[in-house]
Amino acid sequence: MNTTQRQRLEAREENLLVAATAVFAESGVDGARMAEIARRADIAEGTIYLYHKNKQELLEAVVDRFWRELTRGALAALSPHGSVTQQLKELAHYHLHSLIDDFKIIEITSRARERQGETGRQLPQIREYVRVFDAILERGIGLQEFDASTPVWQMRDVFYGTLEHSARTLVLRNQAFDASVIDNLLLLFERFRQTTPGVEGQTTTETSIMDALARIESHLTKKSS
Amino acid sequence: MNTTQRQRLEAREENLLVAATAVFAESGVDGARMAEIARRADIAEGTIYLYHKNKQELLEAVVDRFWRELTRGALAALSPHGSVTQQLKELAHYHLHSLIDDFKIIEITSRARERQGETGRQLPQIREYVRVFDAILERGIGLQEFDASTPVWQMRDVFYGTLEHSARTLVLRNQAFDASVIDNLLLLFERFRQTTPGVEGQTTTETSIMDALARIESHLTKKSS
DNA sequence: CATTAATAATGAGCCTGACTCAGGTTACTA
DNA sequence: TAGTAACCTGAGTCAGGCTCATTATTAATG
Repeated sequence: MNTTQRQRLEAREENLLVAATAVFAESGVDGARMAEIARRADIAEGTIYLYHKNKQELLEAVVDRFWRELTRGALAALSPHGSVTQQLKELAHYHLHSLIDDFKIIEITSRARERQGETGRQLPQIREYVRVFDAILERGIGLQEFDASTPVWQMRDVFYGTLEHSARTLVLRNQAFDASVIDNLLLLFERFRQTTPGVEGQTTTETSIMDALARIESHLTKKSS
Repeated sequence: MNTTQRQRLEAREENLLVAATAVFAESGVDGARMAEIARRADIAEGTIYLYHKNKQELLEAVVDRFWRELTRGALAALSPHGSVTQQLKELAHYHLHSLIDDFKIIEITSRARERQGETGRQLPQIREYVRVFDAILERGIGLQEFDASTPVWQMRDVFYGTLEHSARTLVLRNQAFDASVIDNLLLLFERFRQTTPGVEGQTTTETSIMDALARIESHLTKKSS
C-alpha cells in the first residue's frame, strides 16, 4: 500500500526527531552522540544520514520542529476575541512559561543558527513564531490602540528580549515562573499606546488612563446597543 | 631575571588569547582548528594545553577576556559626574555599539556558557560587566530618582534584553547603529522613575489604577465575546 | 662557568566520533 | 516469483582534539 509506506517513513522521521530532541536536550549538542540518537530511534546510525545531511542539519530540523510546536501552542493560548492588551499578556505568559520549561532546547536554538560562513541566519519556524507578536500588535495599531510611530520591530525586541533575559535570570536562580515580570513588561508597553490622537505632550499616564476609560466606555456602549 | 621570565610567559599567554580570539571570530567555534590557533600564536599545538585544559576552556578564557575589556570600555564611556539618566544613555550607546561591532564574539559568548552537565553558568567577567548597569541604577534609586519597587534585575533584563535583540535585528538587516532604539528604551525607563520624589504611594496608586482598569477591560472583553 | 635540577615546549601518534559506501533487505509490480 | 527500485545497515575511514615521551630552555648551586 502506498499510503502505509509513506506513513511508515513519516513515522520513522518523526521518531528520529523525537529521539534526537531528547538526546540533544539531555547531553547538549556536543555531548549528543549520533550512535545514541540512532539507538533510541531504533535505526542504524547510517540511516540518520538518509534523512539529514549531517549532525548540524539534524539539529536544525529538531529546533525547527520545536518552534513549530511552540507557534501552534501560542496560537492556542490566545483568546480569539480578546483585546490587544489581553492577547499580549497571554502571549507573554505563554512565552515566559515555554522559555523556562524548555530552557534546554531554547539554549540549543542558538546552535542551530550557526553555520560555517553565514553570519546571521534565522530558521523559518522561528520567524513564523515571531509573527504571532507582530500580528497582535499590528491589529492594535490598526485599531489605533497602539502608536504607529514606534516601529513594530522595536517593540518586538523589547518584548522578546526582556522575556528571554528574564527567563535566563529566573532559571539561573532556580526560580519558577514570575508573573511580576509580565506585569512590568505590559506596564512598559503602555508607552507604545496611542496618546490621544492629535493632542501631543500630555502626561502619558494620565493619557493612558483616559484611553483606558475611553475603551471601556466604548465596550459598554457596544454592549448596550 | 625573574621578572623577564614571568613577563615572557604572560606575553605568550596574551598572544595565544589574541590569536584564539581571531580564529574563533573568523571560523566560529566548530570551524576553529587548534592547529591554526597554535600556528598564529607561533607555538606548538601541544603548548596550548599547558595554558588551557582543552578547547572549551580556551574559549572561555577568550570570552572572559573580551568581557573584561568591555567592562573597561564601558566604565571609560561614562561621564563620571553625569546624571543617572545621562549615564544610562551612555551605557546603552556603548553597549549597542559593542554588540554590533563585535557581533561574532558576542554570539560565541553563549558557547562559553555551555558545559557538559551544568545547566546555567555565567562567566565571572560577564557578571562584572552587568554590574556596571546595576551600579548606575542603584545610584538612581539612592537619589530617589528611580523607583525602588521594581527589582533592579527586572530593569536590567529589560535593558540588556532589548539591546541584545535590537542588535541582532540590526545586524541581520545589515543596518548600522540606530539611535532611535536607545531613545525608545530610555523613554520606557521613565516608567521606572520615582514620579514625585519623597512622596510615596503616588506611583503605586497610578499603577493600581492602570491595573484595575486593565482588569475591568479584560473582563468586559471576555464577556462581550 | 660547569653541572644539575626544574620548568617549559614540542609534535608524532593515539583515540573518539561524525560520516561513507558496498552490500543486504524490503516493498511493490507484472 | 522474478525483477526492480527504494530503503537500510554497520564496519570501516578519517579529521581533529588531545596526550606524553622526548627535547630545549632557564634557574639554582658550588
